[in-house]
Amino acid sequence: MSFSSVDLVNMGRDCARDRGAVCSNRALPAQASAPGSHRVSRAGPAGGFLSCEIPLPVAGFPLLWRVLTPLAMATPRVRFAPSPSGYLHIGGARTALFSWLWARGQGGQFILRVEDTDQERSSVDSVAAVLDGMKWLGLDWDEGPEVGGPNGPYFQSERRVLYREKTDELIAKGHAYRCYCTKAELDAQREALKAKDPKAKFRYPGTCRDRSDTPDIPHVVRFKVPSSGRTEFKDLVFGVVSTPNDAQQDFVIVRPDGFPLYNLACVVDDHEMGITVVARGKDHIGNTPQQIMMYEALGWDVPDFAHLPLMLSSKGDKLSKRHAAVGVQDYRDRGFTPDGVLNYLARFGWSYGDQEIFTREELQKYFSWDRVGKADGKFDERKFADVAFEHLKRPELTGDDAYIAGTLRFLEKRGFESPSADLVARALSTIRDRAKSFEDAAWHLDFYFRDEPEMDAKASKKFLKPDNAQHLEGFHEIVADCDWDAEILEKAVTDWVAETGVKMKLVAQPARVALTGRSASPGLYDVMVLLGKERSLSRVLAGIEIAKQAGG
RNA sequence: GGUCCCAUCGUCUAGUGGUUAGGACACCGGCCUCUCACGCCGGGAACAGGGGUUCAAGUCCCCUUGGGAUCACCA
Repeated sequence: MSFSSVDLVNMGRDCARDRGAVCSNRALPAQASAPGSHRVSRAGPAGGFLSCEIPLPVAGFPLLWRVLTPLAMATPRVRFAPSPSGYLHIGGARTALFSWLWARGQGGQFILRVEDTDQERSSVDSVAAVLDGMKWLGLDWDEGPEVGGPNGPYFQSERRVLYREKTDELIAKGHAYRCYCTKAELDAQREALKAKDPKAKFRYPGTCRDRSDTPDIPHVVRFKVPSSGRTEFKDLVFGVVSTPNDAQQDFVIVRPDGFPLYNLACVVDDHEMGITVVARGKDHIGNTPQQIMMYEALGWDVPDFAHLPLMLSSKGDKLSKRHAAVGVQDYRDRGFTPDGVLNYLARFGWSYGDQEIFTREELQKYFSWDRVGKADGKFDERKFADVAFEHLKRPELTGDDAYIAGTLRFLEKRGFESPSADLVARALSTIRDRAKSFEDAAWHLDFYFRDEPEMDAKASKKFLKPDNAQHLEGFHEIVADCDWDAEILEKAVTDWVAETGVKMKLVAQPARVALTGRSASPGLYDVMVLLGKERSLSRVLAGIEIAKQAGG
C-alpha cells in the first residue's frame, strides 16, 4: 500500500476528527483504537508517516486484540496522579474532574495515585491537602490512598522495587543503560558549550551509551532513544501528534539514589495499574513520546492519552498563587459549593451545546473527550462567580439543608456561637438570590444575630436624620398595632403612606437602616417578621433617637 | 533556537461547506421596585491576515502573523 503525501495528510485529519466517534460509541470498548493508534517507527520520516494508516482499519488490526480483551477492560480505568504540593491546584482539579467524569460516566474506575518520587517536595501534610481537596469536590476514587485496592501501593515512593525490576529489564533488553557522567560534569559541559555558542542547545553527548563495563559506582540510568524515525500517538483531544525521535535525547529514568524519574514511574504504574486512559495537562504532551517509547520497549500496550488545554490566568500566563485562588481549598474557604466549582471547571475547555449549568449527574452523563476543546483558556473570576451563584440560587442545585449548613459555618466564622439553624432556614428565601457565597450569606444575615445591628455610618448619616424622625415615628405607630405578618404589615404601611402622602422611600429607607444598619437589605416586611415584633420595634425606636440627635 | 500544539465577541464557548455567525459572563440602556438583589426586555461586541480548493469556506489545504507548551539527575 502506498499513499501520496496528500492522502496521508488527509488520513491524519480523519483520524483526528474520528477521535470522538470512537469514544462515544458505547458498544465498543472505549479504547478500541488504542492498539493501533500509536507506532514507533524507526524507518525514517516516510515510515513515520505511513503509520497514519493504523487508526483507520478499526475492524481489522484491533480485532485480535478485542477478542483477547477481558470484558472488564471494556470500561475505562482512568487515573489522576497528582504530586503532593500542599494544595490541590484548580487546574489539577479540572484534570481530575474530566478523568473522574469519564470513569463514572462510562461505568469504569477512577484511580488516585500519588506521585511523590520527589522526596524534597512531598510531605504527609501536603498529601493530605490534596486528598482533602478531592474529597471536598466529591471526586471519589475506587482505588488509591485510604481506600486501597488490588494494585497498590498507591504512593510511588512505596513502589521502588517495581521500578527497579523494570529498569533492570530495560537494561537487559538494551533499551537503557547506566550512565556514570555526574551532574557536575554535565553542567560543566553545558557551561562550556554556552560559552562557545550562547544559542546552542546542550544535549547529552551519549558518553556512556555504548560503554561496556558496568562498575558498581554511583550512576543514573538513561533510556536509549532511537536516533531516527518518528513516534506518534492519537490523542483523544488533539488527534494525531507526531514527533521526530531525534528531538529527544537519552533521558534519565533513574537517579543515583535509585529513585525513578517521572517518565519511568508513570509508565510502570499506569501499566501495572491497568490504566486505559491517561488524562493530564497539555504541558505533558511533550513527554508522551518518551513514555510511548518505554511502553514499546517493555512490550506493553499503550493507553489512550487525553491532553487537556491549559488553564491560564486572566492575563494569559501560568495560573499561579499570585492570581488569587489556585487551590480548591480557597474556594471552600470562600464559601462556594463544590458543585458550583465543578460546573465552572467542567465548562472550561468542555461544552455541551448552549448549556451552562449542570448537575454533577448531567456532567457524568454528557461528558466525552470529543467535546473537549484544544485551545488554552483564561480563568475568568466573574464567570466563575456567576456559575457559583447560579448553583446557590437554585434549590435543585444546592438543597436547603446544604445551604443552611454552609451558611452556619460562616456565621460561626463571624463569631456567632451556635447560630440558629431555624432562623437561617426561615431567612433562606430572602437571601438565595442575593448571596454570592455562603460567606456572603452569613454577611447578609449578620444583623439578625446581634442585639443591635452594626450601623453603617454612611447609611445612618443619609437616612437617620432629623427630617426623617417623624416618618419613623409614624411608621412605628402604625406597625406597633399590627399582627406580625408580612402581608398585614405591608398593607398597613402602604395604606398609611397613601393617606398621608408621604413618599414610601422616606419611610422605608430610614426604617431599613434602623432595622438592619444598612441601606440595602431584603424586603422590609420579611426582615421585620424574621426579626420579631419586639426587636423590630425597639430598633425602630432606637433609630428614631439617632435621627433626632443627628445634626443637632 | 529545536520540537510540539493552538487561533470565533473583552472572557468561556456553539458551529463539523450553504447560519441574519448562536449562547453564557462582563458591559450599556429600559422595565419591575421600599433599598439591594433576583427576574424580564433590548443593545453594542468576534470568525488574526493572505493565498488556494469549491457553485459555495468561520468550517478543507498552504503560507504568514500571533500565542502557548516543552527541551532537567521536577512532575
